[in-house]
Amino acid sequence: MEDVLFDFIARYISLTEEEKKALIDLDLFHSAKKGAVLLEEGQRSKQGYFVLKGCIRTHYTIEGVEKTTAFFTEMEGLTPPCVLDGKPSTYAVSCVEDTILTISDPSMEAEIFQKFPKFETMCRVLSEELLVKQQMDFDAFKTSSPEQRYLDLLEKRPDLIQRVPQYQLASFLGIQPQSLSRLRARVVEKSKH
Amino acid sequence: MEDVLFDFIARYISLTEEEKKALIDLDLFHSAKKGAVLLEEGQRSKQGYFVLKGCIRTHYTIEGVEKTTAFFTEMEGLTPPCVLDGKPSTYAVSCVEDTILTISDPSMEAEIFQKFPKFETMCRVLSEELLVKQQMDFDAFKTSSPEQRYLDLLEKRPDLIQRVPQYQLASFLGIQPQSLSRLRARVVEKSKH
DNA sequence: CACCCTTCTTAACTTAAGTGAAGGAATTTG
DNA sequence: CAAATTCCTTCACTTAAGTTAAGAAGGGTG
Repeated sequence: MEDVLFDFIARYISLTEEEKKALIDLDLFHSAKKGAVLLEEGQRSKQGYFVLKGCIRTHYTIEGVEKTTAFFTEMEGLTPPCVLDGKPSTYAVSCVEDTILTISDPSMEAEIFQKFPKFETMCRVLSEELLVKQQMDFDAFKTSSPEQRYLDLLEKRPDLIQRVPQYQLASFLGIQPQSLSRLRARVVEKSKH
Repeated sequence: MEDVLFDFIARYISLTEEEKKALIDLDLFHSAKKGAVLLEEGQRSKQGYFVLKGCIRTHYTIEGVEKTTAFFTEMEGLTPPCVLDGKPSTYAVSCVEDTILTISDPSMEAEIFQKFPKFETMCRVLSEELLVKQQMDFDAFKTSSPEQRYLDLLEKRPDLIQRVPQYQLASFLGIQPQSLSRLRARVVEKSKH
């Protein structure tokens, strides 16, 4: 499983054996079962997650109803706000599938950045890229209808539609599960024509 | 105007006079008039922007209609996707007000990162913070109605509602200008009762 | 294999946003 | 200061999402 991470890192920087060993020694690798909760609402955690295989999601409980806002699959990472601001987490993180992931915290990052500065460069580049990507996703969300957002998802992340329950997809798309169900029926009807 | 930037940086790292001078020597500081276009749709620019005073926005032209998706005011920065991917820009950037800002490019960053590594640490921390903040904004957008989003904006960014035209605010909130107008009338009516 | 619980679909009704059009501020410009 | 343009509001109508409820389908467990 380590190799999956190292292959990903190799896209950005090249690692010596020494550096790989330092990473492995941090004991980053974990696995979790489908449904397992990695972070609960209200918890003050310092853990960041990076998915190697599987899928995790962030979800809120709003007026008693669960709302899923984001999914993270292979080679995607998440740092919850509580890691940076120290406040109780506003959302929960749990596994959509059996998942293998790395779990790290700021002290582990500080240690590795200090030993190998190029790691920090990689993390800067990564988070700049993510920021830009997310801004584009947000823009696309704002400028399109639920139906268009669903069609875009069908095209760009067909896997998500397969691996995630509809009611989680619905709130991810910013609508109610019933609306997603109706919307899909509408789309099928149109494509029949 | 330099001092505004240095005060901001001082929140993250402390600068020597030498470092301040290196920054000033990069010739970062610019001013632009209200309405000025900093980046046009389709352009391949390598410029990033950081607002010291004033306001800029990103906007798309979709089926002939302008859609504003984001505003950047004092101490907020924007790196357009084209800077990272080299493709023609999908959106335009222009000034909502007369604006003083820094304009930089990757080569300037590389130069300063090389001379003073702590700048890179600051940029990493900044973009990690921004990423987290934006994820929360996106989550809030997905989980609330246009009316709730407007009320949240009233509370968290009352200045934006003052300084930005309604039709730009509307698409920022993900709705049509007419809907924002109606929604505001509804809110006023409710608060009267 | 049968039961249970979760998830998905359908339907009828309500509410709010989209659309097209027109008129009224407000701001800019000659 | 008047004309022009841009921006905002209102209205009537259409379309789609929210809501409430009920039942069907699917998966997991004893």
